[in-house]
Amino acid sequence: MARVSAADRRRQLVEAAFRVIGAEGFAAATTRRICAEAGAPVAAFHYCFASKSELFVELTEVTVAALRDAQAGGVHVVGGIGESLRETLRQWWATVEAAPEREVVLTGLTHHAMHEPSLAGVARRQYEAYHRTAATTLSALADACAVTWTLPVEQLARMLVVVTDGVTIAYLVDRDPDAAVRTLDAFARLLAGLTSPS
Amino acid sequence: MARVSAADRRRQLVEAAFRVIGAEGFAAATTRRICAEAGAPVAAFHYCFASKSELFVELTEVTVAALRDAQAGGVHVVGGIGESLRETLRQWWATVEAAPEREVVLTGLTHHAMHEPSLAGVARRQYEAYHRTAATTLSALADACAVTWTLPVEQLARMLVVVTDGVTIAYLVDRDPDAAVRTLDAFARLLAGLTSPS
DNA sequence: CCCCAACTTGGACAACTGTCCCAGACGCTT
DNA sequence: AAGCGTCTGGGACAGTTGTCCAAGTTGGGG
Repeated sequence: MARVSAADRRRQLVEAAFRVIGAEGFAAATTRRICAEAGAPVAAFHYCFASKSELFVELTEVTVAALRDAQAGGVHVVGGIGESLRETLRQWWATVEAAPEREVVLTGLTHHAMHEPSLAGVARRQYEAYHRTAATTLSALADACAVTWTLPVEQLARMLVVVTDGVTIAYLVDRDPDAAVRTLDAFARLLAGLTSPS
Repeated sequence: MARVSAADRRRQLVEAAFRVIGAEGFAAATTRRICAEAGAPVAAFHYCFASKSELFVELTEVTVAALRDAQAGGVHVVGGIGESLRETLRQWWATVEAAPEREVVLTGLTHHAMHEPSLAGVARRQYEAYHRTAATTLSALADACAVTWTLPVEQLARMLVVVTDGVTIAYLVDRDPDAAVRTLDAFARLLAGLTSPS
């Protein structure tokens, strides 16, 4: 059989786990199921990972990183702060709608991380990363549109994450993309009201 | 041993499952673990439920109902729409902070329901209930404060649910109640801006 | 008083789980 | 050609899982 380096196998297994969880849920992510999805023998699993938890830690990091990169393009300046915010949010939304499994996986991982000591802190760091990214995006938008926020960026970042998270979950449940975009647009308008020209 | 009617046993098992999932996560909710928590022999499980899925269906319905009742007190009118909205949200928040496990359980159930055909529709109905409750609350608030919403209540209800959901998840991860209240207050002010005197 | 339906219970089952071992095959270095 | 670390893959392990039985016990209605 095709010989694969341990590093490549790790990557294959992580991607396979991602696919399995996205399609069949966290409970289906057994070592055997993951190996089958990756086309690897069962023993390859513990040749590459000390335990299943180790796989999950890496899965979380990789998924969060992928998500951050996906929205790294980030700021889209079009006219005023209102339009720019709306456009930026819509752009972000496009990445979610294009890969909802990613969010399904994160949902499962978050729940799992709350009770698995080996994953403690992973979820927290994941959300801190969200908040940092959101804060950066908001600052960049304000700069580009020559306005200042009338609330601390950290608080606004938190509000942004709350909205994106909420919209994502609602979409995962009812799969109504129009409602999602409508909600995002409305919030963009609201948040844009929290600026003053500088 | 104390003889218990099948109906009571069902209730005991559902409550036990709730406690187990809230404290140890969805993965820990095995039939044996649930029965142990309920102080019932393993065989009692399948005397009361045809399968584990049936238990989960009932758990979801009971949990959603409990949540709806908890926030049924609902509307708190104090001064203008802004203050009333804020107070109502804070009141809701108190119920979440008092019983975060309920939200942990719902998180797990939602993820599970996405992939279990026997639970398909349960999550959707759960969210529809949220939206209805939110719409009712918003209408009542507007009435009490003699204002009208400048957007359709359905859309506002969706926004409310998005916010409450997002705040809840953020809290479950970082357990920062101050940040949660601050975020809620900010959103209350924003939403209050979407009214005009009637 | 007795009997039948409702309830209890320990044990068993086959399937599945995470993890591990070990003999073998590969391919790079010397 | 020979050696050696890297990778393969089948099989096995002990434990856990959901589910089910068949034999028991109970208490209220005839």
